[in-house]
Amino acid sequence: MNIGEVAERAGLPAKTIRYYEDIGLVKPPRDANGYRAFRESDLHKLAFLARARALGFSIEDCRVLVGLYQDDHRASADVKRVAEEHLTRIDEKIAQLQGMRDTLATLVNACHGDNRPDCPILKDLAEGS
Amino acid sequence: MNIGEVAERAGLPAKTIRYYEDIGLVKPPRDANGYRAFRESDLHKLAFLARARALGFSIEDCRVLVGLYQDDHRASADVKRVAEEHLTRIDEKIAQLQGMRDTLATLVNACHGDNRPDCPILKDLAEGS
DNA sequence: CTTTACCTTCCCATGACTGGAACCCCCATA
DNA sequence: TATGGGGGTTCCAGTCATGGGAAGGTAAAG
Repeated sequence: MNIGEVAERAGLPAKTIRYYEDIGLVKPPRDANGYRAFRESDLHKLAFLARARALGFSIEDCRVLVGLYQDDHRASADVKRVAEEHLTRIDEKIAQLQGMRDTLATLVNACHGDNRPDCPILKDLAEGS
Repeated sequence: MNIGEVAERAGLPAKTIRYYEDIGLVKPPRDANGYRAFRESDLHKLAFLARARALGFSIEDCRVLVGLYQDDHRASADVKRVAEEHLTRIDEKIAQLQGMRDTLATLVNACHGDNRPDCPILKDLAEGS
């Protein structure tokens, strides 16, 4: 399989796949012409990576998860720990964004949005709450 | 005022303030010794920037907001539009994270987290939902 | 044979900083 | 007067996970 087909099937840009090879996440062999020759197992791993990335796991998390996936003697606790830590980080991020959102929504609501200069949004930014 | 004091009072790292000067957000004059000599107005602007950044506005948004702030003839509608667009982006981000969070929470819940290898998290990543 | 589509490597850019090296400047103390 | 410490300065490189694009080799189609 060439990179184009793999990109299509794994749902990842070819650029990204090359990058994943660069950082050692996949190691496809090469054809005589220098083209990457992906095996089914490479495709499978890339699809795994695509899903993990879609859940927001960092590349380093992905590296760990792939390692665990390929380790028949893994403990599911190890997987769970990685996922829980990531979940915590996501929750923190959501809380932070929610805080911004609330403040911003209040300010936007308070702003007339007409052609006069008075603006509670700028007022808040200038003076602090 | 030297950069250290401004950093303290604006709540921004000195490095960040130098960066803001680099990209033209502030233009403090210099003392004879080459030190930046911040005026009250610079401090004020940096505090404004700190608050805008804390609300998640991009640097380019900040540039626009500062411009509007300094324009006595601004229309509050222009400010409101910038804020509304940012609000929309935040909402999208929150929705995306919330989606990840829900999937991840379900998977974490389903995982025993013991020393056996069976793991619904890895199963999901490997096979897709 | 030529076009077109694909593949290769390589380098640069993103956003918003952060870290560190190498150096200058000012004040206080031994 | 030397020295030490705590400012300040510039410049370069790195972060994260790609994306863009150039320059060139290769394969498939007409």
